[in-house]
Amino acid sequence: MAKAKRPLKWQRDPEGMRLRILEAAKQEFSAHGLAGARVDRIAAKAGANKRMLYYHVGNKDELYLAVLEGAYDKIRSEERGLDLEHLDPPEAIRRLIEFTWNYFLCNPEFLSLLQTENLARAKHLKKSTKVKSMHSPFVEMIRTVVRRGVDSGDFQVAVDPVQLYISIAALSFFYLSNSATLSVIFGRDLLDKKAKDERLAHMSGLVLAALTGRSVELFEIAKAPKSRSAVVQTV
Amino acid sequence: MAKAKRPLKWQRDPEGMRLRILEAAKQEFSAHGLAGARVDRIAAKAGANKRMLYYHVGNKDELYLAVLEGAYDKIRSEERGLDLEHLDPPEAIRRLIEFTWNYFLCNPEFLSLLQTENLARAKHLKKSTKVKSMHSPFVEMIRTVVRRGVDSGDFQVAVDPVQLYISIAALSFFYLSNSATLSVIFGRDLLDKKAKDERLAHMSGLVLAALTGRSVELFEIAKAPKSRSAVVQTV
DNA sequence: CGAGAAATTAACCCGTTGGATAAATACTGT
DNA sequence: ACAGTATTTATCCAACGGGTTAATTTCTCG
Repeated sequence: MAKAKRPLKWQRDPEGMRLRILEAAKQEFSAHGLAGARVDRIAAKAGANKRMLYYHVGNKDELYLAVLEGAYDKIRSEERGLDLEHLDPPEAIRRLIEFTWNYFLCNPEFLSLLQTENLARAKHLKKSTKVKSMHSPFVEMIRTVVRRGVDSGDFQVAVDPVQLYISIAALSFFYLSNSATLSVIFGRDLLDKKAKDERLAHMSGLVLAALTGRSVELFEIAKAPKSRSAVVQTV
Repeated sequence: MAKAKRPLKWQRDPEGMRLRILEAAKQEFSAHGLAGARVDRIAAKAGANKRMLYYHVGNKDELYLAVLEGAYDKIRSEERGLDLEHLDPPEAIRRLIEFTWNYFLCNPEFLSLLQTENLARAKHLKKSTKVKSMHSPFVEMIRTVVRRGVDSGDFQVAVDPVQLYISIAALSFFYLSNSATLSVIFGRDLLDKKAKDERLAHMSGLVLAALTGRSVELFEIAKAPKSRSAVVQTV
């Protein structure tokens, strides 16, 4: 009822239409996966006639790929906006972890889309020259930061930047993308405020302790106030 | 052609039939997700008439839930078979990481099923009293091992066992479940032998370094031979 | 052996869904 | 103003896909 659409007279708006279609498609594909997504729902959500999808983007698969490319484009763009090279190495890594965590937290559709694409064994991504050319600036950033950290003595060990990049992503990604099943298994909500704060502290503590070798102060809840045994985390 | 099925005369085999159905369903759901799975394909793969699915298990959703419960049942069972409590703490953690890694590696359908279920926000799992009652023995195991490690001085810090459990799972899970897209992004096969060996070494090194504070020897490639700078990993 | 129950097959049903065709309407440049 | 093109709407449809109905075969046990 609130839908109120009176296409008695309509206007042209190709760019806007395309954007609305892609946004609606992102929602639909991330909520239902590729096979579960419904072309008609995308059209409805975009306030468009179904034909418009094919006219402006293409068939279901092409639409999906366009959404996926858009998602990678967005994260790469935000990654480039981050300047961590001038920070001291431990702080740079901490910021990197926080950025990753927050990005995933604020962009759950990105997680869903990646899950969906991996379920499809990256079948679509492989066809995208666009995405293949979008390299994350983080790998090189990590490489130089680790090198600096080792030189300065902050870090004990030179770790492969690709491995570290994957590990940092993994710690956030898995927690968030699997929060639904994990919450059921553990019988507690992993997404409430307290749990999320603890998770971020744990991840930062784990990675920084591994790199610096000085665990104790790092494993505390970030900026932990209160009277809490200095070493023991929420057991 | 090789399908050769002659149901001219057939035999009864309810238990066998049920097993074949569940196995075929596991394959289908993990390969295509819930929405992408085809009931007819499951029947065909099971060498059964479609009607049999409904007769022995139930509709598509019930079939899916049965598969999911079976998957959890299997991993819990293998987890219970592991006895790590008597090992010294660092070795226990290392073994735990190796078990997790190998289990995921050998049971890719489990990863896919979890991904699918999380895409559905654990909608089905929530309805399963069976799964909810299947607690992993690892959380308590980690709790006692960490306690022992702290007491013995092996570990620098008492970490929340749930967080550690999730982190260990995360490091393996993400790498494997997202290997398809990551391989495209990095332009190299993350699943070849060398890459997998390096990943396991990295994960063990990361977690044990964080816990013990002694990174150097732990970050080497496991049992690394050859002439390789002792500290630098595959940069 | 034979009747009733259990297991399996064969065939059909019907709403859904991705995609296509054709007609209508809104712009744009001349 | 108007011809031509770009954009949008209105309908249609054939294949698909989950689920069902009914008949058929096999087994069990008295």
